Amino acid sequence: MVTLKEVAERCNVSATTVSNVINGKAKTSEETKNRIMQVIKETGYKPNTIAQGLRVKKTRTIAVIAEDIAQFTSPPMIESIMETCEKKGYRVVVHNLRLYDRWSDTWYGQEDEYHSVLDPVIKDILSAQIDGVIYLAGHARIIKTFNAGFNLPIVMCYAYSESPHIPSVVIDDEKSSYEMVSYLIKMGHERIGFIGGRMDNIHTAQRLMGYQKAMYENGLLFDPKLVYYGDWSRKAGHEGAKALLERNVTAIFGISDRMTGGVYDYLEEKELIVGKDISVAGFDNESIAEFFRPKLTTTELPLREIGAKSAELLLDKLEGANGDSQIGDEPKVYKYPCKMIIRRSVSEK
Amino acid sequence: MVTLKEVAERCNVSATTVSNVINGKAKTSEETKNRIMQVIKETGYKPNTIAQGLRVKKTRTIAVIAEDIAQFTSPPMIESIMETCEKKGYRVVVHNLRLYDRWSDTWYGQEDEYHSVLDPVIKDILSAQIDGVIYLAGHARIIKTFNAGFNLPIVMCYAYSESPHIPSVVIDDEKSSYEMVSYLIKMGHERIGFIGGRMDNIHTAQRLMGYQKAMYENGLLFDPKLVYYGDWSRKAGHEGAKALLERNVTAIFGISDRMTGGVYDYLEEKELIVGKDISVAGFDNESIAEFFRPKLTTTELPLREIGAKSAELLLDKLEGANGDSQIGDEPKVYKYPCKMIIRRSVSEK
DNA sequence: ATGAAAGCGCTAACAC
DNA sequence: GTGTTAGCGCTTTCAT
Repeated sequence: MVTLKEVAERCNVSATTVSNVINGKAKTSEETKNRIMQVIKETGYKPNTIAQGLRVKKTRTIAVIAEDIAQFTSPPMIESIMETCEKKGYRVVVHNLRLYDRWSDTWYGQEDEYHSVLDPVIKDILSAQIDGVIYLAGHARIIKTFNAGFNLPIVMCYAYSESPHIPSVVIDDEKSSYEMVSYLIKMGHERIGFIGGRMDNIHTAQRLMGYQKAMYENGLLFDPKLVYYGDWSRKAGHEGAKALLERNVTAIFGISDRMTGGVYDYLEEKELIVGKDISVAGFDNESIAEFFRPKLTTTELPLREIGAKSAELLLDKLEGANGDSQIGDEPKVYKYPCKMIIRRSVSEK
Repeated sequence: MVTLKEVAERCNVSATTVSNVINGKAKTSEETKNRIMQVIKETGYKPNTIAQGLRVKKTRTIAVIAEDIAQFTSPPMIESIMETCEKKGYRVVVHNLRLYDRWSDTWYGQEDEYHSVLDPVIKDILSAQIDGVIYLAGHARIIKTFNAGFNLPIVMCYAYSESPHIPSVVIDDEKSSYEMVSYLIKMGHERIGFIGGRMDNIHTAQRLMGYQKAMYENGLLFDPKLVYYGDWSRKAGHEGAKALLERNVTAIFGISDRMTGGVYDYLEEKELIVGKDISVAGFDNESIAEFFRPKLTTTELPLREIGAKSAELLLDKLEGANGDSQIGDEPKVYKYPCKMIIRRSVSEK
C-alpha cells in the first residue's frame, strides 16, 4: 500500500500539501494540484482510514446494534440504514445480539443475561471509535440501557427510549390498527375478534387502543371477551381462533400474519371458508401473506422508511446539524404510518 | 476515554509495561501486574482499536461483501458468519451491493455497472485495513472479479470462484435434487415436470443434472419436454405448471418455493388438488413453505452451515493455520448437503 | 522485570 | 501557496 508520504516524495512536495489537496483544505496552485492528482491515480493511492481515524478522532463509521437480525423486520431496516449512510460516506458495522435466537421471549427483564451480551458489544464499539449508534429492536419496547454514561450519539429504531437525548423512530401502531378495524366495521362487521401478543407488549397495547377507538367512533360496544392474548406464534393464532369463534365473531384481526396463519389453520379444520364464512385480517405484510389462500388482507410495515429516518437523525447529530438544539423533557418520537393492503380475506358481512 | 499512557502514569510504570501486561507479552512481576489490572478495572480502560490497528497492521475485522442482503438466503448466512467471527474476536462489517434491488436479474454480464458498485466497496475495504473478505452471492454463480491484483484473503460463500487461491462454499445442488426426484419416483411418479431458473444458472443446471441422474438410475427415460425454464418468480411457476400439465405430468418439481407458489396458483385455478390429484415439491424451505396448503414438501438450505464454514476458512487463512499449504490448479469447493423436508404436497401415485 | 525511543499514516497549527 | 513540527494511542526493538 502506497502512503501519503510516498506520494509527496514523488511530487517533491510535503505531506501537508498532498493532504490539503485530497481534503480540499488550503488553496493549492493548479499546477501542483494536477501533479499530485496524477501521481495518486498512477499509484492507486488510497488514504488509510485507520490513520485518519486516529488523528481526526472521527471514523465515519456508525454501528447498528441489532437485537436479532433474524427477525423478519430487521433486514429491510438494516438495508435502508446502510443505504442512507453510504450515500453520505459513512460505513456501517452491524452487531447482532441474537436475543431471540438465544432466549426467544424469555430475556425480557432478565437484565443480567441481557447485559452479558450487550456489554461486550458496547465495549467493542467504544474501542473501535465508532461515531454513533443505531439500536435496532426486534419488537417495540422501551429501552432503558443507554440512559447512563453512554455518551455517543444514539437513536432508537423500532423501539422507544426513555431519555430525552435519544430520539426514537417507530411505526404508528394505534393508527394502523384503527384503520384496519374501521375497514372491518365498514364491511359490516361488529363482532371482531382481536388476537394480540402479550398483554404488556407495546404493539399489542397500542393496536388494541386503535381497535377500541374505531369501535367507539362507530358507536360499537367494546367487548373485552373478544380479545385474546397470544405470543406471536402460529399456534397462538390457532388457539385464539378457537376461543374467539365460540364467541360468535364474524371477523378476526390477528396482529401478526404469522398468528393469522394459525387462524387459517383452525378455520380450515372447521371447514369454514376465509373471506366468505368469516373474515380475517393480519398485520405485517410478511412475505407469507401473499401465499395464504385466500391472500391475506393485512398492514404493511414501513420498515425501510424507519431505517432511513433513523440513519438521517443520527447523521444529522453527527454533522452537528442543529445539535441538541431544543430538547424537552420527553424523548422525541417519530411515528410512521403503515399501509393497509387489501386482498381477499375480508368480505362484506 | 482513558488511554494506555494514563493507566501507566497512575501505576508509575511505563506504557510498555502496561501493554505487555494486557497482551501477555513479556513477563511481568505479579505485583505490578496486579496493580495494573486494578487500575484498568477502576478506570474502565479499553485499548483503542484504531491505534492498535495502525501500529500492528491487523484490524481483526473482516468484511462481508453481500450481493444483496434482501435475498432471503443472505441473513442466515451473515448471521452465522458473525457468530463465528465474534467467537474468535473478529469484527465484521457488511457491505451491501444491492445488486438485485437495483437491477433485478439484468446485471449478469454487465461488467461496467457491476464494477461501478463493487469498486468503491473494495476501495473502502482496502482503506479500512480490513484483514479478509467473504463474498456472499445472492445466487450461485462463478465470480471472476478477484482474480487479479486483489491480495486480501477471500472466500466465496454461496458462489464459485475461478481462482485456486479462493475457496468456495456452496450447497450440493445436484445431490439434493437427486434425492428429491428419487423420492418422487419412489412415490410412483414417472412423468415429473421440472421448473428451473434460467438455463445458464448454476442451480438450475446442477439440479437438472440431479433430476436426470435419478431418472437414469431408475431406468426412466428423460423427456426434455418436461423441463420448463423460468425466472424464479411466482408467475414463472404459474406458467410452468400450465405448460407442464399439458404434457401429462403427475408431479411437478419447482426448484424454488416461490415458483412453486405459482404452481399452486395454477392448480387451484384448474381445481386440481395438490397432494392428491397432483404432487408438488419445492426447493429452499423458505418460510412461506409452511403456509402453503397443503404444506409444501421441499428441501432445506444449509445456510448457517455454509456461512460458518466460510468464516472458518477465512479465519484459518488469517491465523495462517496451514496457509495456502497445498493449492492445486482448481479452486477448492466445499459442498454442503441440503435436507429434504417431507410435508403433505407429495402423495403416492 | 522494566523503560526510552521510535514510528505506524495521517492532519492541525503555525511559520514562512 | 507550501513546509515544519508535533502528536493521535499504541506496540516494538533494544537497552538497562
